[in-house]
Amino acid sequence: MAETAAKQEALSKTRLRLWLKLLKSVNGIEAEIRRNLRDQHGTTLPRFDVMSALARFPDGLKMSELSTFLKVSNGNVTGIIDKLTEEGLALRVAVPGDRRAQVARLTPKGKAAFEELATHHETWIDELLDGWSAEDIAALSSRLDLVLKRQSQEESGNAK
Amino acid sequence: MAETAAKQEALSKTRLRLWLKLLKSVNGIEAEIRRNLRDQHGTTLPRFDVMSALARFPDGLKMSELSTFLKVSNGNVTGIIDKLTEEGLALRVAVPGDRRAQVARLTPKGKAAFEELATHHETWIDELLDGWSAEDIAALSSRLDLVLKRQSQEESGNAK
DNA sequence: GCTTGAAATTTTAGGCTTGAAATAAATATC
DNA sequence: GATATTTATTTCAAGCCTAAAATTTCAAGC
Repeated sequence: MAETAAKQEALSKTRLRLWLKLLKSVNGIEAEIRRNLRDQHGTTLPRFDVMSALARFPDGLKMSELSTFLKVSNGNVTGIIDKLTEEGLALRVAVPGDRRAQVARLTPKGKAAFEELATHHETWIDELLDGWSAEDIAALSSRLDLVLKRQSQEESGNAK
Repeated sequence: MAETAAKQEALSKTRLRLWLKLLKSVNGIEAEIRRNLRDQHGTTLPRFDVMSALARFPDGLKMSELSTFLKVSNGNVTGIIDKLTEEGLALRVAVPGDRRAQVARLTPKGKAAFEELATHHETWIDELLDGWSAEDIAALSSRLDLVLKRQSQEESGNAK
């Protein structure tokens, strides 16, 4: 029936409006986190992301594993680890048996710095999502799983 | 009671996990849109955003209005409008009575190009949010309003 | 043991973005 | 009406990011 097409059309517009709102919200939250990291801790979001990944893997991650995990380019990770290394927060460790590879790890100082950042980060998010109940979160989370599932399918589809 | 604090703590962790998932989802969608714009239309998201803003205001927007609206720096807008102008998609119009200001507008060619992009863009979003019902959207939308409200409050708070 | 292709990483060139400085014009104050 | 402040925009320097090229090492096949 004709109504079906009209409803689809309306739903499509509704989805578009939601996407724009979602983007605006997420960008706003991200901007505040970047501001907080810069103003309160003298660091940046990319560096926090790298430290966060390394904190999850105490044995370290190869440079390529790190870039895959964070979905950024290899060259990007090189530069960030360079900076963190200069500041004594991370270091590169040779991989026994493969002289091509190196594993990036947090130093104890880096680990401590990350713990400090992570605590504040969690607080910021908690405040920014003030008013979101466990039920709200569960509902959105399951919708996002749909999006993520589609994305992972696409990835495997794009793989050669 | 002690349980309350524990619950708050758990909720905070749950919110953090949601944020990470949300960020991953949104970044994934945005990455796909950038890919589509580049591969299928030879353009970029920032340019699409500018064209989109100009399409909404047929009488044009001052450069500073544009940067405020899009929440990017003045210099950034200058560069993007420069490029769009070179390609005949936008133009600068002098503002009568104020020789400092200029209004950026889409050319007819720019307007047509945007309509074409916008149609595809809506389709991409519709596919990416496949499975989201009107009810899902309404629920999330009202939660996002909380976030946006907080953000707009903060802005006015930061204003001198 | 050579050769070839694959893998891990770094380097490089170029685009995007920002914040700050520079420029130019309008407005307010005395 | 001269001076100072504010407003609008552009220019500039630096950082971040990517994709592609270059480098080094490994592994397989002959």
